[in-house]
Amino acid sequence: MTDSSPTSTPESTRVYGGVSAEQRREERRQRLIDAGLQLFGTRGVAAVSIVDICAEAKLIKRYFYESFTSIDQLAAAVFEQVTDRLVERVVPAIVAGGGQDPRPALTAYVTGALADPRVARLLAVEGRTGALARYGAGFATRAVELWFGFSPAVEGQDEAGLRLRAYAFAGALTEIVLAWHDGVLELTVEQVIDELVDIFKKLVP
Amino acid sequence: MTDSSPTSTPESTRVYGGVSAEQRREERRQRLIDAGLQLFGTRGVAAVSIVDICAEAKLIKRYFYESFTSIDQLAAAVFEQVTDRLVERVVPAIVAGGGQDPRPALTAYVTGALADPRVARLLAVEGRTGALARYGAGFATRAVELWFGFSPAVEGQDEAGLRLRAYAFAGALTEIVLAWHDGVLELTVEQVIDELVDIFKKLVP
DNA sequence: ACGATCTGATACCGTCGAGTGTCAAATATG
DNA sequence: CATATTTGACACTCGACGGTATCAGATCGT
Repeated sequence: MTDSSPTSTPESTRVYGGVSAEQRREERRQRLIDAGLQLFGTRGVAAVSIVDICAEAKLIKRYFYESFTSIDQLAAAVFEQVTDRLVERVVPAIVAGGGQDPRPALTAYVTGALADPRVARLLAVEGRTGALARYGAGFATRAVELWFGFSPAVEGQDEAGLRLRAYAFAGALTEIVLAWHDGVLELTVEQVIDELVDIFKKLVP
Repeated sequence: MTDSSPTSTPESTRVYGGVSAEQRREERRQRLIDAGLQLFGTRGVAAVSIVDICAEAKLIKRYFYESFTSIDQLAAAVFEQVTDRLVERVVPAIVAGGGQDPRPALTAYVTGALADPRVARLLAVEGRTGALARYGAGFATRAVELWFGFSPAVEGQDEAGLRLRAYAFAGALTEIVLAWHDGVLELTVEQVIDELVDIFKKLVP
């Protein structure tokens, strides 16, 4: 049975253009994710088609289906990558704060999310709609729960009330970032962070 | 020129089924808006077609175009009606609070928005996407600005900081309402309102 | 150089929704 | 009753998109 390869897909196993098959597939996948961030973060997930993604990524449809099966799956991958990168920045900052000082974490989050309006929109708005809704009520909520996971457990305290405060702060954080990008807040990043630190301390005593 | 009516649209001017032409058109329009609230508030605006609306409203397509020209226009009408009704409830409550006590206004808002999850989703999530985005960054923001319009002007104070606090509270309010509907907050309406009053007083000193 | 395979452009088909038109039944008017 | 209008059910065209296939040119392995 030397002829173990029937007339099926070539499977992509050869070096091409100097890069391996695996690398090429990964690069294409990343270009699709980049295109997704660009289009999802500006037009919104619902207003983007597979053809749009391919045009933005300068790839043909075949390579979309090479890595994803639907727009929603791509959106999930984009969301996941964006959140992962943010977590990579925020977690060390939380550790730096030692579960006491919220400033490092808030600085990391704000500079990470404020820097790119596409990321902000993806996290705050698109994260609640369609197939992304399964990822939980926005990223800010997860970030706050992350914080609570690192902060010392408060014994016997008002659990439900504490949880409500967490959601409150998450919502405040999200709304402020969106307002900032809308240009209605005439404050520097430092001033915004100062206010956030103050709000955090007031909300989570 | 007695023959002033060419072979155009019948224009609907006759009594039918006991109701006037004007009333019939208004009833159909309202049924479309009701269908819009139901479908937009559950599936989201982007996932609803004109055919869906007509099926839900039990009307044929002709009558959709009688009152609206696109899904987005219907969504705007639904959004407008929902916000108008909420304003009708909240404004008297603000007046009742005399610009000092936020409790009446918060009670009116929460019972008005918490009562119907479709309204909550429409205001908090759908209000930021697609054609609804032009209505401003969610209804909560407008509600807070409404509050500030009624509250006594604070002379020479940190305008930008105050504005940031308003957005912060609006975001907190929105997030809490959404979390409530998701069932993750095991609190009574009264407890939620108590917390909101407390948060408001802390955020807007 | 030659065959295998990788890539890009394009064509093709089926489906779905927007928007318009047709026709018969129901109802009002004279 | 006879005619005009209103209404509902349905058919139709057109374009966009999802998904698949075809084909020529580029690149690699031998």
